[in-house]
Amino acid sequence: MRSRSQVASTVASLASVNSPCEKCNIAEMSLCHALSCDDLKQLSAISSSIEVGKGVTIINEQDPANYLFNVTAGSVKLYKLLPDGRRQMTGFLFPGDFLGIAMNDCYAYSAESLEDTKLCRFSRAKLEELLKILPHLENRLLNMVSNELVLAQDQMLLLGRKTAKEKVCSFLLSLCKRAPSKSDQAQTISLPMGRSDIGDYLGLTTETVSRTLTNLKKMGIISIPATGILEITNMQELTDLAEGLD
Amino acid sequence: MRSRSQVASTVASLASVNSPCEKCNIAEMSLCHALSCDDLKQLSAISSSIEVGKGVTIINEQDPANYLFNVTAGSVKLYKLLPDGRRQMTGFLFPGDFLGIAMNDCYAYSAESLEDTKLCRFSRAKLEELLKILPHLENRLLNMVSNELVLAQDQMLLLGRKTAKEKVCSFLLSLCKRAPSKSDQAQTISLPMGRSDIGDYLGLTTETVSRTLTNLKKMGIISIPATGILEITNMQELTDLAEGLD
DNA sequence: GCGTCAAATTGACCTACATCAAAGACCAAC
DNA sequence: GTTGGTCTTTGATGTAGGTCAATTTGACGC
Repeated sequence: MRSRSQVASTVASLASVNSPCEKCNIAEMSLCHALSCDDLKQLSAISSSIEVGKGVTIINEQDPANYLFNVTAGSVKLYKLLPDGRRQMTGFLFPGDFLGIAMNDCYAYSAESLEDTKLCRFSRAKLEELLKILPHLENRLLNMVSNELVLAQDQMLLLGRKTAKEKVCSFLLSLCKRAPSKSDQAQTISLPMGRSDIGDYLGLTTETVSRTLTNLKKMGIISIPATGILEITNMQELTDLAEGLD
Repeated sequence: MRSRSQVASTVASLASVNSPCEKCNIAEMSLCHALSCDDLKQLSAISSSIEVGKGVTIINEQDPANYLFNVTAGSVKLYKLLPDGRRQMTGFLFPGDFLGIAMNDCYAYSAESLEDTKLCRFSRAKLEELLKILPHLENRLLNMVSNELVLAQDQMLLLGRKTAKEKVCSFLLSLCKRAPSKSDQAQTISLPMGRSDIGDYLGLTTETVSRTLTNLKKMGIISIPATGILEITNMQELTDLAEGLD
């Protein structure tokens, strides 16, 4: 129940270049998936590529939702704030993920980059025009949003009913599934976010996250070879702990 | 952190009758919204009407997701369970709301009626066929799912960062906005769910919900004229409490 | 009206996690 | 490699809300 302050540069005018979707290396996991070559050209025409450094605000909750974004490299955190500064992370995004969901034409959350990040930006108005003539695209979007909804419901279960240890274990497992591992081992995950970001994602404090991680280290379930890198050394035990099977 | 047991009859084979969408009185708020008369006939052809009593399981988490439903009367609770029985409500549904979201072709949550309830049932396979030829329908579905996602993110903020009092006040406000009031006064809301349902929705225990409600009564912010009916007597104060503005 | 049973309320006590505070560890700049 | 700042870890203590248990209230059938 503490108030937080977060200093970060805001994107007044994001540097943007037109870059053809054809060159995009993550098309198979993003919005563009399942589009024909011709369709892709049309999508390409209304998109531009954006690069930001670490800690840059990409969108602000309540601002008019003029753009949608697709993460193509790096990572992003999404969050909502209460008037007194309490913060809830609503998600971490990695290449292929999508952001810009709106309510009443305003963004429903703020977004900030966690590291050097590339995004593909679409004008909402133009994308909606395009949706009318590309049914595949609308279907793709529906699938992506439905998936996000299912994940959001999993997160409700976590926030409402899991213990601190279960929360942290579940979080590590979800990263393991979704995040791109920088090593080739599936058990090594990159943690581009800080402890307090993790706390605000799990409904815990920084201190509790830290204590829980050292606990898991002592139990031999994880190890942290370097800052920002975490290795899972006992996947079975981690999975059991995440569901309270102990 | 308690284990729960819930006894309720399961729908082995739901009674269903074909009923034309033309007669449906909630079309303007449901899936069918924004469909032309012709389109409506096509949707009607793949839907059937279902009536259930109180406490009937409509869908089970993990079952194959063969159907989608639209609530046309009554109310429904959605929930997920942990292996040890801990439960998290993911939503309460009222006429116009939609259920049946799936992950890997299985339902992502269980659903149970809170009172006598009518639903409109669609075969998923047939609906997907129809989506291909009715772009309006897919657009409608996308809007509905996007809205649900925004609400889910609000609920994350509630579960992760609000106090018990803020949770209960936020809950009452959201019901006030969404639920059909049986009286004509906007401040009178119907509470078809029990205290433990509310607790499982807010990440609290039955006892804490009860205590918080009596607290609000003593503060003169609400009154409970009859079981299942709640009246908001100080809307401004309730709104402030919901956001922690005190 | 009366008995039964489930749900809601209230009270006493406890604990998981928050809060407060003080070291360490990391890292970027010079 | 020293310095300043931020982030993480660790420890000591506090508390919101959970747990356990006992009434009370309400709904329904007879």
